[in-house]
Amino acid sequence: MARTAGSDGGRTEAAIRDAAVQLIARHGYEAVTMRQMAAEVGVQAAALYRYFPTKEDLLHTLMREHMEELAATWDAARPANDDPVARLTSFVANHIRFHVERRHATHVSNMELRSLSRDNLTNILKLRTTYEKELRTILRDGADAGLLEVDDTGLTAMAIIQMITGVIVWFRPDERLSVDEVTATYLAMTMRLTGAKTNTEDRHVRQDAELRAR
Amino acid sequence: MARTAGSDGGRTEAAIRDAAVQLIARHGYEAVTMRQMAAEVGVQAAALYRYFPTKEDLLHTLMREHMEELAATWDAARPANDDPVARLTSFVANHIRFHVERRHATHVSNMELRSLSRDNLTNILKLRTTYEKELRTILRDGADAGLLEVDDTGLTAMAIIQMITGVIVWFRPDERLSVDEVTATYLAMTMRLTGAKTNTEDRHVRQDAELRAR
DNA sequence: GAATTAATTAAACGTCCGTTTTATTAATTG
DNA sequence: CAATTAATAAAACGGACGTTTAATTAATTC
Repeated sequence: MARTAGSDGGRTEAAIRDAAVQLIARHGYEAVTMRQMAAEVGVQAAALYRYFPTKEDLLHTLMREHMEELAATWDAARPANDDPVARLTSFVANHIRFHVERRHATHVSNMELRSLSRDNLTNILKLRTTYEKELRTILRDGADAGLLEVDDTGLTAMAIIQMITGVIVWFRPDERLSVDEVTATYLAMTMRLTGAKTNTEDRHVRQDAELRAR
Repeated sequence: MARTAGSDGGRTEAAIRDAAVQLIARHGYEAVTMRQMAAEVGVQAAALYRYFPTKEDLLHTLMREHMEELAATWDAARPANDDPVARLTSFVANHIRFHVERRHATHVSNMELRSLSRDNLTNILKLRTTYEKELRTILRDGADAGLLEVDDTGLTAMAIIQMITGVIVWFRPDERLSVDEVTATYLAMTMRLTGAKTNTEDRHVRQDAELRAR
């Protein structure tokens, strides 16, 4: 056997990425074999090497593109408005929606860092740090303007990111709550956590506008 | 070669546990081999089978004991006082201290669930759920007494747990902040997040007492 | 329609894995 | 000090792993 009827490089590569994300998210990178991923796609393991030079390179590609998409989504969602509270609202809403829509890819990006080589790890961490810096800047601006109560910008940023990323651990799209309901609750918690100075009605108006814009 | 001079079962078993926690936390369960762990202890791989019947059983033992210790620590720290805000304070302070002191074991317990068999997984999840229920009860009692503002008990509990467990991701004991300083900041964030009804001075008094008691 | 390029299979390579078996020595017991 | 038990080493087992090589067929190009 050799090239199969109807085979197409583009489609095969996309299928490999999908299979890899699903399998690695469920079983972990080290536990998943090239043969398993190939079987999911419906090809032999050797065929994967036409698209990715090594197993680790496949992992690194998945993580890099996930982080680049996250940055791009935030760039597109970032409000023209420079009010720190509005920016914080947009950041949290965008973050939750992005991660809930990509539960499996997020799991891979968060759990498999230790399987990367030094260079690949540095690469991914740089993207992550750049993204997290956005939140720190918002918190610092808000604190400077007297609109937020933030004891320690770095700690608060980490606390918020862990809180809102953690949604993917328990959230299932087909259960009790919708993404918008979850986002609203987490926004309320974030605003209280940061002591955001804005009356309740204003905040609700802004949140609703934020959610409708998506 | 055979039994070595000065060999002792108790010491060897403890050394295996330590080596396993360190190596699995750093490289992941699937990536660590029985031979690596044995080398860290200074024995051959076959010697591990005198203490643990399989690799997975070793993992499960580490996780089970970690969860049992967590429950025991909370039982000991639980305040006689039934004020929900005081209980929340104790819960957060105990949780952070416990996890910071056991960074590696916590990493193992949080990251390697997917490597467990059905039965072992069920076992660990039961322990985890029981522990998390403690926090939900505190939040519900606080909300019922009008002392906390909690929109959704389940969501708030998950948010708080992810926030305070996330400390181990970035905290390094030899850096800028002490455990007590980090705990104080996270307690302040928790109190704001739950809209705890208590004036600042009272809260500080209680937090200080909490910290001094450890 | 021949030549070229793209996509894939089949088979193999050397290595490492979790685990078992067997033998051997150290420590303890009576 | 003989008998027993505890703790280990050494070697092997079958299987799976990531990856490479070579051959083969489908699609495209000229």
